[in-house]
Amino acid sequence: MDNKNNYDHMLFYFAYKTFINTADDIIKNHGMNRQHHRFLFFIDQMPGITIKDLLDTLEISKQASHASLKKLKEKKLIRYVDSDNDRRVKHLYPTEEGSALVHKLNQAQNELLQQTFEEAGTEWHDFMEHLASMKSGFKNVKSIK
Amino acid sequence: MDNKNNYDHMLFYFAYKTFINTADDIIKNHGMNRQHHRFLFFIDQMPGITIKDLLDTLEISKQASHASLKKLKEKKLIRYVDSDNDRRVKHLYPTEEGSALVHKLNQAQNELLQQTFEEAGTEWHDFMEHLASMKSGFKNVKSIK
DNA sequence: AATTTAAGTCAATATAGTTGACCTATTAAT
DNA sequence: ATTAATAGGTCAACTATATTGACTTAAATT
Repeated sequence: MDNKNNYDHMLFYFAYKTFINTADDIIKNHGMNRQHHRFLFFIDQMPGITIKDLLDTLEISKQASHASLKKLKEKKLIRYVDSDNDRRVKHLYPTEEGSALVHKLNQAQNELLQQTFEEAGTEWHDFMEHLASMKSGFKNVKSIK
Repeated sequence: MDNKNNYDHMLFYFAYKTFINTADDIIKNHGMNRQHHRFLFFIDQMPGITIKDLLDTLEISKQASHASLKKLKEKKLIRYVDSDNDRRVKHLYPTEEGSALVHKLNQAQNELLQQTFEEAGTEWHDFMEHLASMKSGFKNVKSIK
């Protein structure tokens, strides 16, 4: 059972890789990177979130976010709205274009997860193994199950 | 249901973060990093794997692995064994110390997964949500479920 | 009035990778 | 027998995604 758990480690590793790479490829084709997607995703899901709360949520530093948020703003994919009650605070919203883009970017991941549910069911092991199997490196690993 | 799938994105993001950070903290205390753990983990799981197969499995370049493998060898956590049939090839094995270390490193992750199974069951959503909830940022996200 | 908070920005550093180039040794192909 | 390809090792330059520290401005809190 110790060995079974170690297999779970690899399921997690490869399944997550499948999941994340599915978006990476598409993001790249749209001239953006994983971080832009992540910010845009969270801002779209939590419209009106403050910069501080976004950084707390993602557990990254202000400095690490700076360039990407600036670029998203310049590309008019997000907009900053000053808070009424606290004028230090800025709320982040996706623009129409930003929302459209992130929905397009999410679609491949949505389809991946939906298809996995349909083909592998909702049991954690089955679900993760199905995702992991899409990574070529995983074939080397199956034997040790 | 589009929204439900977007919630899954975040489950995956935060659950994986919980999983990986659980090991990171301990690795750091042992003077190693995530990459060392990963190499040591795979070599321990697939003793005798060649360098090429290891790199193919992890989908990284020879150059990216170089420093870490060298350090693992120098620290006597892994050893290189020349192949009998093909003298170009080297097989990687964990040493006793290497195996002991990686088992110790894995233990926290094993316990995390085991406890999650016990407390949340084997349904993908429940399992992942349980893991994700351990990240403080996730509380901001729950409301949009 | 002093302190704290939110946000913006600069610089230096770390890490985890990438590609390209070049080398040795060995094996496989023609 | 010569040429190709493969496995491995190493150097250099580069990219990205982060970090911490320091400093600024403006506004809110104590």
